Amino acid sequence: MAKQTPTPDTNHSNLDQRKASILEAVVAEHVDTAQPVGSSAVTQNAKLEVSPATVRSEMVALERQGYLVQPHTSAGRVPTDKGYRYFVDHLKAGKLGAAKQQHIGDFFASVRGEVEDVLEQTATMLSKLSNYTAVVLGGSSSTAPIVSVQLVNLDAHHQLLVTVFSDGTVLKHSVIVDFEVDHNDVAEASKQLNALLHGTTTADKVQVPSRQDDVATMVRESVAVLHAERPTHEGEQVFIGGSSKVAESMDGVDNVRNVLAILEQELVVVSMIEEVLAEDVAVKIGSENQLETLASCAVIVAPVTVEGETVGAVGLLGPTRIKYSELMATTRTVSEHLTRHFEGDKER
Amino acid sequence: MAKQTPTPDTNHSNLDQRKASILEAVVAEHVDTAQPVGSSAVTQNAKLEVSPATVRSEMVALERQGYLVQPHTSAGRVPTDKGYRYFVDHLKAGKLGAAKQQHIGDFFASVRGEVEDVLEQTATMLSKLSNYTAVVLGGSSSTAPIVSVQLVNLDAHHQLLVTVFSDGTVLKHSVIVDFEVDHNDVAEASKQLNALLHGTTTADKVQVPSRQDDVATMVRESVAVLHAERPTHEGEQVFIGGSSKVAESMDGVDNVRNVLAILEQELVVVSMIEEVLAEDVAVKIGSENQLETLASCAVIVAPVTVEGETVGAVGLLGPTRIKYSELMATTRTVSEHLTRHFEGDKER
DNA sequence: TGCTAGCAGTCAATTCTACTGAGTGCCAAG
DNA sequence: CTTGGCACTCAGTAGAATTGACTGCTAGCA
Repeated sequence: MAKQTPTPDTNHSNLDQRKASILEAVVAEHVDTAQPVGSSAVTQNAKLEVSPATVRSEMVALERQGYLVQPHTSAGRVPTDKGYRYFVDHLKAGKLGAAKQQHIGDFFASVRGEVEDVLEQTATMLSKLSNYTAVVLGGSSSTAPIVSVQLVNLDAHHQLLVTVFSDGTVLKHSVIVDFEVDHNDVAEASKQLNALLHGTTTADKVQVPSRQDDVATMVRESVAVLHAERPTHEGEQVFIGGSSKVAESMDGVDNVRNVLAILEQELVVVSMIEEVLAEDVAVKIGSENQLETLASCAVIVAPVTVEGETVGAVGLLGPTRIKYSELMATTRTVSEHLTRHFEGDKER
Repeated sequence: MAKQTPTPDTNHSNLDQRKASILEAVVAEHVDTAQPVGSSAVTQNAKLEVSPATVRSEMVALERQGYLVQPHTSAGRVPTDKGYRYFVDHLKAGKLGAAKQQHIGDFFASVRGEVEDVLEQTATMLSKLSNYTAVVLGGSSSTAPIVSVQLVNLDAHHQLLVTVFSDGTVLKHSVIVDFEVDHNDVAEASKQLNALLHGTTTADKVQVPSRQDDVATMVRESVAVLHAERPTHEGEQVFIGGSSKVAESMDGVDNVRNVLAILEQELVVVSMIEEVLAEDVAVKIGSENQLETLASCAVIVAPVTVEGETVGAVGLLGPTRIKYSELMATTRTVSEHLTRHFEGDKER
């Protein structure tokens, strides 16, 4: 019995050559047609020179191992999340079509304006290019030095701290004190804050006055607010492009509604994206997502890194039935351009 | 023939009492059930003491006049846009249920934070309350005096002008010059701008230096950018709450996608809202909307006015089949609260 | 031992038919 | 002017029959 079996039917993550080809063909076909894929379709599509019957028996094995499922007895097969996962993991880095590459290049060559605008437009562009929903995350700005600080009086107990960073970012924070402030004191506090903080970053420690007068209190409060460890992701900005694509690409009203509901909650979107980044995986497929609601979605994410630090991310959200190869390449390309764009800004 | 006919069957915008009641009943029933309404349903619902047959002949007349339509021969009637319009125009100002009134009151009693946050939360609240998509417009801030101006160097030809207003608004503008700027010049220009603009509003004229050196040029450019007549609605902020409700309330994937696509384009949303406000009408029904895509939608808008000036708006977007009375009351209530909220801020 | 052709079986999707029932329009009588 | 009654229309539904795209299995072949 123990000959040199070329088809060991292991339970491990490896499939023999032919099974892999078949799985690949099923994924490709299903992505294309949205229909269950039958054995004969596979024989026509894949470069395999075997009969449908052979494919069938292989598919039985693939199903037993959890890579495929049958919607019902007399239907073809559809990839499971595990099937997609295998497909994605064994994907050789795809190349992006010249036309799309050109398109992205042109976009970044012509885009102007402030950071927010660039990110927003990137999201829109990526969504149009891919026909799926795009998410762009802009990192917080704690690295840039502070150019100017301004304390603005809103009402007796309520000031607004406006901080301008050298990269053009502006942050606003509410500052609340428990005494009635004097107008001149605010001006004075503003002046002191400027002297104190100009040129520093939010990571730097500064010497705050320890006096107990109103001005000193305001200064202390302001610095505290600004330096406060942000509840995760505060300051992260989220730009979503093409949320209407959800209606096209997902099926089932409930699904559409649920996914849209998630996109409305920026914090959820941020953590969803960061989750993917954290594990250093670029793709989450279906049930791999933490959120149950996204069980029918695939998320592709690429980080934007400047000087080795992750300052943002580019993501795509679509159904699991998606052109992984192309879209992964697209996402990567856009993130690289974005990285270059920001590094370019830095240099100048 | 010329008796004292109490039913003159005019083509004018007036319907006799009974027709009006019937139309009202049809609208009410259809809003409730989403089904075409038959004659007997009307007799049960309306307080009319007439037989279905009578109602039928009246409905024929209403159909001839364009207030109702039949989806097909053997179905009940459905209101047309014109029918809804008549209904809305003859609606006596509805009262809002105590529970909802309470809810809104509680919300505004507890809401804190900066203007943007308040508007954003208002949109979310209104959407949850109504179960439709809410739109909140925050007006531009040209009325508040300037507290501080800061010119930030981004690259050799490229500065960012950050303007802080006394109400806490912050505006950013790009300033581009055609010479290589010196770092010190930027600081000097910043200083001069502050001296020049502090305490003024963007509507005030200021005396700019006419010298031809770099600093003066930057100052002139900056003031010009800041005072530039904004392309309509620049600076308007749009907050959309509950876009996922679109998926629930509109039927037909195409419809959902189209409406979502509109909501993505902030400028379009702004002009849509302003269009309703401009004509001093609170409601646009179906084909009354400029945008064809919104032919199956109703838009309800109420302005937010502070000191007689319209500074924003509150809107709801739903299908034409909507509870006009209640939702108009809701929208009005929220806009009044918002008005009071901002006036309260002003006073302090 | 692995591949393949062929065959019987399964079952979603489609088509057809008949039927139901909500609702109309019209008419004749009150 | 209103109303009851009646014939008619037609979308929607339910059931039966048909189709066809698959499969699993088995027996024969290299």
